[in-house]
Amino acid sequence: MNVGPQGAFRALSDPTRRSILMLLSEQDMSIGEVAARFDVTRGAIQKHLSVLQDGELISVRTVGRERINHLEPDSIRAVSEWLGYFSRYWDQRLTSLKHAIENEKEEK
Amino acid sequence: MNVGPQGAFRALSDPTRRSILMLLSEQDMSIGEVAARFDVTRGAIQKHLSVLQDGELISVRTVGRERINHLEPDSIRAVSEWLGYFSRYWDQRLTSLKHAIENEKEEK
DNA sequence: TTGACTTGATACCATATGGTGTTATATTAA
DNA sequence: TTAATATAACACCATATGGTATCAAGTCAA
Repeated sequence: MNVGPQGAFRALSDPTRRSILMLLSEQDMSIGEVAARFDVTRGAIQKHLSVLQDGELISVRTVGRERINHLEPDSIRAVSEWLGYFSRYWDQRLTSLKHAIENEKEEK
Repeated sequence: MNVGPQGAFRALSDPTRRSILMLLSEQDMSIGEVAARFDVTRGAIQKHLSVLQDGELISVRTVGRERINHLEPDSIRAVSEWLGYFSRYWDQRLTSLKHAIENEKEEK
């Protein structure tokens, strides 16, 4: 059974990491720049960025002594597409709702 | 910053739990029925189902001595919609790809 | 009623995780 | 060269997590 991209799911499970992704969707940032926006230490942010990199949600390039983190939305999209597996269920629910409304009308 | 439905993200981070969700998308099942499809003990499955319930990805109803687990796709949909935050980025990438292809044509 | 079945609850274990602090290395600028 | 900066690499800690085993309790059927 295909249960989707594990690394990406794991990376997305932490709220700080999701917050980092939102930051990186605005602009590329060095580790220090990301860390400056959180209350935790740079070391902690460094670990989060490693997890995001493992899940291929970001890529990193070295510029001088800085490491620039860049959003890679492909894996996020893969997660989104995996979740689409359940979309048929949503449609089903909407259909049920539609029927319920129609039946209500008929009763009037 | 809104970082999405934490409980649902956490529940989705484990491959066994995602596998359980896929099973439940086919039909409602008791704890024992779910456990029979995995190599781990019923206790472990019970814990997974609790996490899924905490994340509101499933609902549970008691029928006699059995507890029937039922998929609740609303939270999954909430996750999907949160990921949609990044969809603009996908479009951007597709636009870049489109431009690249067009430039390639012009070079020919 | 009695025994089999399904689940709940608890205690316990090993490992993963998020976090800190320190030290070392590499790069930049004065 | 030297001092400041940015990051890497560890060691370490507390807690969370996934898993097991065991036992108690509710439920069903003979």
